[in-house]
Order: sequence, then C-alpha cells, then structure tokens
Amino acid sequence: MEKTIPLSESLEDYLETILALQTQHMVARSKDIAEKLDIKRGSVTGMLKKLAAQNLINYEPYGYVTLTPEGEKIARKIEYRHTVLKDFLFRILEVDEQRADETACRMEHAMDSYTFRKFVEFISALDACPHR
Amino acid sequence: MEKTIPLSESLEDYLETILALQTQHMVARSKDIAEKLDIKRGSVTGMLKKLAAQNLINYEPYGYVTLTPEGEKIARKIEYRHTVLKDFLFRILEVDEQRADETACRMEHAMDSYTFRKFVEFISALDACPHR
DNA sequence: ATTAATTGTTATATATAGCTAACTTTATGT
DNA sequence: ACATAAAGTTAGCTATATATAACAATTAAT
Repeated sequence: MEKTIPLSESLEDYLETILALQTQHMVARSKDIAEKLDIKRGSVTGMLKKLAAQNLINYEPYGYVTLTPEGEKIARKIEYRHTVLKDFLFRILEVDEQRADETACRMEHAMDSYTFRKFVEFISALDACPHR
Repeated sequence: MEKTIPLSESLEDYLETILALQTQHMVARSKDIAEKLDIKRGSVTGMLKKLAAQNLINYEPYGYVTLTPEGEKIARKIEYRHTVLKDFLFRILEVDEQRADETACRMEHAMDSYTFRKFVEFISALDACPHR
C-alpha cells in the first residue's frame, strides 16, 4: 500500500497538462509543459522528478514524459473537474470563456471529492429542470 | 495611487481571521490568530509585519492588531465570499456544515470579482425560482 | 557529417510560508 | 512587589515552487 500523499496544486496542474499534451501528441515534452503552465523549462525538470518519484509519470532524462496508470487516474480526475467547473462558469454563469477557463483552473483544486460529487449532482438537476 | 499587489491566499486568510476576532473582541491578539489559523505563534509575527507593511493592519510590537480601512475592506470581501460559498455548499448542495466551511475557505480565493458577482446573481435567481 | 538551433538539465538563487527554540515583554497571582 | 505564566518576538531552519544562467544532449539544416 503506497501512502497516497495528497498532491500539491502545482503537481496536479502538471499532471493535467501532461494528460492534455499526451492526448494531443501521444507524449509530453518538457518544453510544452513549460509553455502551457507558463513556467520556465528549468523549473519543470525538478517537478517531473517529483512526479516520477511518486510513480505518477514515466520519466527518463532527455526522454518523453507519459503518465503512469496512477498518474492518469489523477489527471483525469482533475481534467473532469476542470471541464465541469468551466462549463458551470461559462454556460450557466455566463462568464466569458477565457475567464471561465482560468477560474476553473483555480477552483478545481479547492473541492474535496465528496463536495464535488454533490456539485455534479446539483448541475445535473439544474439542467434537468425545465423551468429556466 | 498605491499599487495594489494582489494578496496571497495566506494573507487574505489572516485578514479574514483578524476581522472575525476584531468583531468578537474589538482587537485581535497574535495568539488567537495563530489558534484560528492553526499556525504557530512565531509564524504569525512575520505575516503581521507583511500586512502592516501594506497598510492593511495597525500593528505595533506587543500591541493589539486592528484592521485599517483598506484591510477591513478586503477582509469584508473575503468574509462575504466565505458566507456566500458556505451557504451554497451547505444549504444548496447539502454538504455537512464543517466540510462546507472548510471548502468555502479554499474556494473563496479562487474566484475573481467578476465571476463571483455572477455567482451571487446565479444564487439569487435560484432562490427566487419557485420550482424547486 | 558538421554546424546550428532547440530542448533538457544542473546548480544556484529567490520568495513564500511555515516550524522550533530561545528569548523578551507583558500580564497575572499571591 | 515579585515570581510565574502567558503572549509576543527573534533567529535560524525547512519545504515548495519558482527563476536564471551555464552547460549537455538531441534534433534539424545544409
């Protein structure tokens, strides 16, 4: 049983970004991670090592980065939250898309799983309600 | 025009806590701030200096702490967000109160003012809707 | 195949925010 | 008033996450 240290927001963002890049290009390159997160290349290396140390990514120096199954699980969770939150902000609150995206990015780390589940139920109920 | 450096989440939490203590006891004591935030006394001093340096609190070594008008303005904003978010989580999502409180604590820093305004409008509309 | 450009890494430095432990100041109890 | 307790401060340490700049490896171009 590997102890599951809760990940920092930063590390969660890295996983989410790696998933997105992997989806587009099969693998993630350090440079692209840096660009997406608006972080310098040099800083990325250290974070990749941390993720690798926790078995969340496959990382070899100078190699491509891919998610391990555990890493992908977490990344998909964050990605899902991002999608749901952005949809709420954009479609329901009618916030402009860029702002919705940025705000979702921050909010996605703030809810525990239980609360998030309740939130999803709430949105479903809302969408099912014909009176709006 | 003082440049308004955006405050860190931590500093916002300090202001919010100081407001709460000030409301209860007229002034805030370092020890009580430490307790509320679950942070050691020693750590609080440094943060109070930062807040004082930005003119958000009145701070004299060994003295009581109070909010300046600017500090109070920010503190009330955060407090309001906390209230609204907690209410949403507790009353609407039906998350238990403690969890609602903790989650509100994290979410209150994640929304920009515009998005939050939209959120408040949304909740008002929701409460006004008789079909639920 | 060399050279040049790009990408990745390393080492060092910075900022934030926390802790501990020793110390100082202020407040309390008798 | 004096001793003790409580509160506040300080200095030094830690961890996280970033940046910069020099260097190494890889890739691309001719």
